[in-house]
Amino acid sequence: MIDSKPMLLNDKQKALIEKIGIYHENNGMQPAVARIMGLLFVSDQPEMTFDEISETLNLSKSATSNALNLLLQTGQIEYTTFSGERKRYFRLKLSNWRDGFTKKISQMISFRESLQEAMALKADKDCQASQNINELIEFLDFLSQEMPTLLEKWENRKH
Amino acid sequence: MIDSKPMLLNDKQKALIEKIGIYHENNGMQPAVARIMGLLFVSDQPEMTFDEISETLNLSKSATSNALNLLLQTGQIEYTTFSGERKRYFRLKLSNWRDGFTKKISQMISFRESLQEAMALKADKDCQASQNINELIEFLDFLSQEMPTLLEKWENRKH
DNA sequence: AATTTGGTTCTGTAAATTATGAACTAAGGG
DNA sequence: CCCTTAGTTCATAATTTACAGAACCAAATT
Repeated sequence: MIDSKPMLLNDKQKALIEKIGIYHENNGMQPAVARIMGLLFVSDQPEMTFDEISETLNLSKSATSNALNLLLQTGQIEYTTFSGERKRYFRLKLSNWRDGFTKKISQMISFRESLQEAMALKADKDCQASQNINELIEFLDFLSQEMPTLLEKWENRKH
Repeated sequence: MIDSKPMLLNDKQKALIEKIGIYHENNGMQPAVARIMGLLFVSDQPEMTFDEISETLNLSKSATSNALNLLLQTGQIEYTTFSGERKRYFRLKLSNWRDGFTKKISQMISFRESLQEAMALKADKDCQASQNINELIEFLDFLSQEMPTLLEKWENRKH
């Protein structure tokens, strides 16, 4: 693993990796993990090996290992191998983006239960504050009803 | 400000404040800020003063001050005052939840631009990887098209 | 004019996060 | 059997975050 070659990136590509990286950081990823996402989005090689990633981003092997395993676990990347080689070739698993969207929405909808609990504990269930919470609950109900329909519409429209 | 009375909370209320707090932490808020959100959701007083919040959550004045100002800035809470009093009475600004939802979605859609940039830099615009990115772009376009309609539908259904 | 109220701002620091480097392992090749 | 490859794991170093505490300030009160 000595001296494998990093991918050559021009300045625009580097800047875009950072931009996409920051986006993913803001969505809860740690920096190195987010940069790997950025790299895989920008890279002209759709698949990259452990070393290529590590060298291109100047990440230590341990950071690379942890980051890749985390991305594998959360289903954001996947890999193939080629017969006779031990190397893994990592690539984005973009199908998972829509799954991720769905998960994000349903996590949001799960907040509904906390709100319901809050309502149950309220002394005054008719005050303005309570009514506001109830309206929020209704909004979340609305979303959980409409989201499947929306995604279905997308699937139908795809072709 | 010596010895103002904290709000009395039972165990269920305390637990729920933590639960709602953790939800907000997962959405990027820092712990103290998230607990304040929890408290305001659970509290039987729909409005609470600086001290009440600080004492009830055992937060220092600086933490309380920073947290409240952050929540004010991001539009998640608001306050009223009463004539003759300098105290501010803080409450949730729940109208902002749907605004927040909209913002979250549009931030997601803004990722579309990064993807477009990525496509522009690609050497091979027809490979599978590029096609996957294009499909994601189309999905985000679909969302940005459908979201306003969806929210409109909600507004109409409200009464 | 001194004190109290209702905060804000400024360090300092404990704790959590994030990444590094070195040691280790397991599989395959010579 | 030793070496290389392709990583993983562990201890620890370096940041970063989040909060407390003290000093401070402006408006109202005594």
